[in-house]
Amino acid sequence: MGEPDDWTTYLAIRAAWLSFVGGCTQGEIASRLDISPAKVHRLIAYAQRAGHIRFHIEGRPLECLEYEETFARAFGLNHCIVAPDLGTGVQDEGAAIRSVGAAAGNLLAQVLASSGIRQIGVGMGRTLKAAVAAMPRISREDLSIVSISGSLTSRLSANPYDVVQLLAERSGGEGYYLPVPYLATTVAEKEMFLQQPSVQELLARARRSDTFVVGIGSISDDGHLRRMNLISRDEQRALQKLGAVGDLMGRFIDIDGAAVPAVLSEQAVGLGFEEVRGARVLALSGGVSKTAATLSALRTGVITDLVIDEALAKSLASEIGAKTPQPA
Amino acid sequence: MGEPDDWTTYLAIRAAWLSFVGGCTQGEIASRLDISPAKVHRLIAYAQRAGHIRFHIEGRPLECLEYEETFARAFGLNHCIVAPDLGTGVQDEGAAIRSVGAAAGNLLAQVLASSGIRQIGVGMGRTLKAAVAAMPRISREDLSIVSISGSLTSRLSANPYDVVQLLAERSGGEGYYLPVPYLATTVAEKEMFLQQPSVQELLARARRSDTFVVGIGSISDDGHLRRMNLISRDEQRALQKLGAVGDLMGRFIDIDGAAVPAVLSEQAVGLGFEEVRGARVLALSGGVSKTAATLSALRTGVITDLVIDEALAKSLASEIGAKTPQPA
DNA sequence: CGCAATTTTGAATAATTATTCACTACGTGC
DNA sequence: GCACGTAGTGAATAATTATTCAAAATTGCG
Repeated sequence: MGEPDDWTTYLAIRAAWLSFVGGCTQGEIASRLDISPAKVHRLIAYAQRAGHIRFHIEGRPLECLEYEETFARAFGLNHCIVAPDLGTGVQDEGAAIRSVGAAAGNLLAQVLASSGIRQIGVGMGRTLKAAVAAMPRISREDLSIVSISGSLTSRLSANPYDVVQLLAERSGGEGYYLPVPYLATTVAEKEMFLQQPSVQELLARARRSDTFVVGIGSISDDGHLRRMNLISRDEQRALQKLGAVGDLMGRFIDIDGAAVPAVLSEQAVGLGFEEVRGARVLALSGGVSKTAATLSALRTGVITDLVIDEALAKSLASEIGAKTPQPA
Repeated sequence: MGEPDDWTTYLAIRAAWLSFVGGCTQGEIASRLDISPAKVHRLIAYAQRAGHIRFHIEGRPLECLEYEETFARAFGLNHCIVAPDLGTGVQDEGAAIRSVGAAAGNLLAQVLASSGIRQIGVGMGRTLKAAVAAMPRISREDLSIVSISGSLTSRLSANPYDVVQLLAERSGGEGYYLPVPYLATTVAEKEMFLQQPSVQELLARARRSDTFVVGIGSISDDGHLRRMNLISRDEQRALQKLGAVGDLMGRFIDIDGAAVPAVLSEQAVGLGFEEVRGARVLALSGGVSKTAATLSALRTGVITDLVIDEALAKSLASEIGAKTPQPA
């Protein structure tokens, strides 16, 4: 399937307007645009895939709102959003990310569109990427978007989940990308990176952000770190032995939110907790597999706003002994 | 059909998430929520009708963008949006309003969410109402929304197209409603209204707005003024005899954008052109029947931003002798 | 220029969504 | 307490949307 040309795209967008705003049937659109109904369907499907069409559902199910209340209180959060469960089966990781992405995307748009914010620092991860992808386009040409951590893999290949570029494109702002690994292979290597004037400059810039958006990672086999091979199997084991259950901004933390004394934490190239503490820190997390990691991240006290999915919320609630809403 | 209770609403919203964000079929949702497929459909239909689901299509067809360029140049506009034609038949008035509303709603949200704006002055009309209805909910508790004109009929009955209240509700801001007619029945009556301290206060407040949003009205039989019986058949004839083709903020203007010397213009209770000139003035207009009115309104020079529909754009373009894009 | 591989197309068909309709449950007035 | 009207329900059906498939068009390549 090749890239559609401009003409196809614009036809698709016209079809989308007729369908979604105009409420026409595909048959009506077909005769109006003088193409076959099958093509109309294909055009609309293309427009959806390409992200030209955006749904926003105002409000969330009651249970989600109850969880939000619970966590906002329990952890002193400014905002908490619990995105509805979309799971079609057991442990549907993709569904959690989609849901959190959709909810966080809208929050992000509101945060960025609102006055005052001039620069945002962003981390990395699938969920973050999904949120930015779900964010409506806004117009903030004066906004700076800065990496607060490295995001290359250890082999320095380009990271497919890079968020800065996409967010810059969506907001019209300027992106500043930190071209270093998430974790250096040694402390010495990290120091080497930090001595680069360009890296120093970017980190200095990152510290001046008004707001930060970060993902929460787990140390488990299905976590981002292992999947992308950012840490080895042995490193994972070692971290787990030290009690690490979560990864926040490249720092490894135990269930109480305390940093574990792992050398790997020293190898993170990017901002540390103390450099973001006090600012608005929006954290995203999706999937029950991140229960422990999310709990530990919340307990660090640096997170001020949280977006999670319903399944994770349920799991978290039972973990902290909060009552869970009766199921639908 | 009675008002659905909260439980129904929340079920509907959960169904909507599953359907639109989760991509589930109604059958899947039915078994998941343990209700019949028919009920799932009803829930989703309800959520749509109630405006809980919002579509946003990013971008517009090529022809629209070309028109936008043309008008932005021709009239020195800051922004111009041409909303795609959704007409299912000839002269589909409702379609034009829906399309302009959807496009303007998103623009409005962006304008209001952006920094700097503390107060917005709004006019009245169906198109304006549709735009606000299509606007996503934003959070601007510090925003003031003020009527810049009366919006009651001459018999002081409430206007069903009132915009202030809806916009206040959507934005979380505070609405200030001017409880006077759009047009007083005599100049003396207008003076009487203007002597009310509360009216003076509201108008003083209105003048302090950063931004104004107004509709453009025609003098024809199917125009808002006649439909709502804000002007009589005789008044309409008299205005037309004086060359009036449009109504902007209760002022009647000829095809060159000059105010016609009608006493009726003196009876408008609200801000005049000179009180908004220089500020950002966003005008909305939809339907080919408003061609002359829109052209005259643009020629007053007070409009800085325009949202119209494609059919009107085409008609306007041929009126001013601009080239029109080849049809799809 | 011709042939093969790939993509695109629209008719046919399958799947899904929307509507109808008969029926039930519930509240209301008598 | 009973008849009546109303609103809500799900099975059945109609309408629409999505997919399949064979044919046509286009592209790439010798």
